[in-house]
Amino acid sequence: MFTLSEENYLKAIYHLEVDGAKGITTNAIAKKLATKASSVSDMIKKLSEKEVLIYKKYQGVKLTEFGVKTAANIVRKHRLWEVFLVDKLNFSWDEVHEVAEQLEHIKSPKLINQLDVFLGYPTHDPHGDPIPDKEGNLKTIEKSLLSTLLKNESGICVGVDDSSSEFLKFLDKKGISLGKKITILDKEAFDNSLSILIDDKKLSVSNKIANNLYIKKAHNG
Amino acid sequence: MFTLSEENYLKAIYHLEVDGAKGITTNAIAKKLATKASSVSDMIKKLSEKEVLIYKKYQGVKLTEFGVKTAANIVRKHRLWEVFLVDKLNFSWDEVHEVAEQLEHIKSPKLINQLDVFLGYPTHDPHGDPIPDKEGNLKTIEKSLLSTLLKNESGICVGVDDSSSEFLKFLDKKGISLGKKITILDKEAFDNSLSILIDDKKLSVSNKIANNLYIKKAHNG
DNA sequence: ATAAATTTTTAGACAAGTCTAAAAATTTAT
DNA sequence: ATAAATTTTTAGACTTGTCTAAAAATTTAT
Repeated sequence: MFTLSEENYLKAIYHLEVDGAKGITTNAIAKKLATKASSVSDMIKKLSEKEVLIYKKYQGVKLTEFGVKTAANIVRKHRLWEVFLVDKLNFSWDEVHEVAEQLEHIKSPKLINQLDVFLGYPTHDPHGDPIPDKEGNLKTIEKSLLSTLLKNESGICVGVDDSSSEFLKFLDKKGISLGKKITILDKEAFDNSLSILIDDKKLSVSNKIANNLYIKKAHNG
Repeated sequence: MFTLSEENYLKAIYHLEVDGAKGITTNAIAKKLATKASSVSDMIKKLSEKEVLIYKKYQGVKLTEFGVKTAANIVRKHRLWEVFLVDKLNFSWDEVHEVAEQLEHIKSPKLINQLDVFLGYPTHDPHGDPIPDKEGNLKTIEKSLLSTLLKNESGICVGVDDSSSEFLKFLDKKGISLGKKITILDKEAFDNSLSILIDDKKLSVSNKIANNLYIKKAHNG
């Protein structure tokens, strides 16, 4: 069994690994968790004793198989709860993270199992992030940043990179949401802004937006 | 804002008050929470400073208006979550308490508000206990212990006094559940056991059972 | 009214998790 | 290869909540 704090460390390390970070060092973890290196140092020792990770000094940590499974289960809970909040309790996608941060620590295998059933076995959370299955496996889908699409290409909006409340609210205001079809009408070389077609309306989006929106490319333009 | 521990003390004291305990003393609280008097002593000081209760030495504690409201809100959350688990996630009534003990501490006014809506504004939890409203008010219904009914009287099963898993499972086995109509066929003076009619079947129940089941009396026998 | 029993509080310790400041280890630069 | 910069760990402190054991306060009994 893991404490709240241990779970948060595990999750942070897991996210760093999934995001492909190379050296997951004491400092990197401290930064991710907005804590101090000395605190991380203590916790690494503890987690290492609990055999969820292996630490090589100055090299960084690596989750063991057990560690990955444990962390994935926390992420699974987090994302299932997010789906619940949006689908059943009418939360908007920018409101769910904070609450899910609390709910993810509830300990009851039956609860999460039944929640999964109740929600219809969702595979992705409201931000398009994949929900790990019971074994901790992630189903990754082919997705590209909007900014990488070429003129006249199109696809379906399937996720966000930045899921800050500010960005999500901004997308709401622009009428951009998951599942929407987006077609690149034009690319502006000067500032890398795009002219896109969404819901049969023309919209201009900045490069910053285009670098934070994931698209599943359509097989024809 | 209250810590997990503070919330548990508040809830325990609230339950003692609702159950009509006279002197809610250091020792009484310690017993309720299976902790030591010295720990309670410390916590009473803390809660007193936070103005959720008033303590008169050797007399016991009394929740302030603010304290009652705060505690009732925790109980409200607990019971709403229990309804959720039973109604939506197919938990049985003997499985919900432990999970609700965790869920009741989740902090999000919107969450509990929307949960209430989603569940259709339930007034009672799966054990028949009333769910405090947003202001902390309890709607108490007229109910009597089954043991107090007279021969030929009948009523609807509306709650349990003991909601231990063992008792609830036992009721399941006997086919007794909330909402069922029960008629007293006979009372045995020797051991105070009852012969009752439920679902058109005759059943014998011990005095111990009869002292733990609440009935809403029917206006005719 | 005083002794006995009980209840409550205090004092000091411990565990978890955090922090600051300093020391130690390692890496990078010259 | 040595110095400089960086990273990491250690040492000691603090907070929350708990405990045991002893002291103090209060109530009950005689």
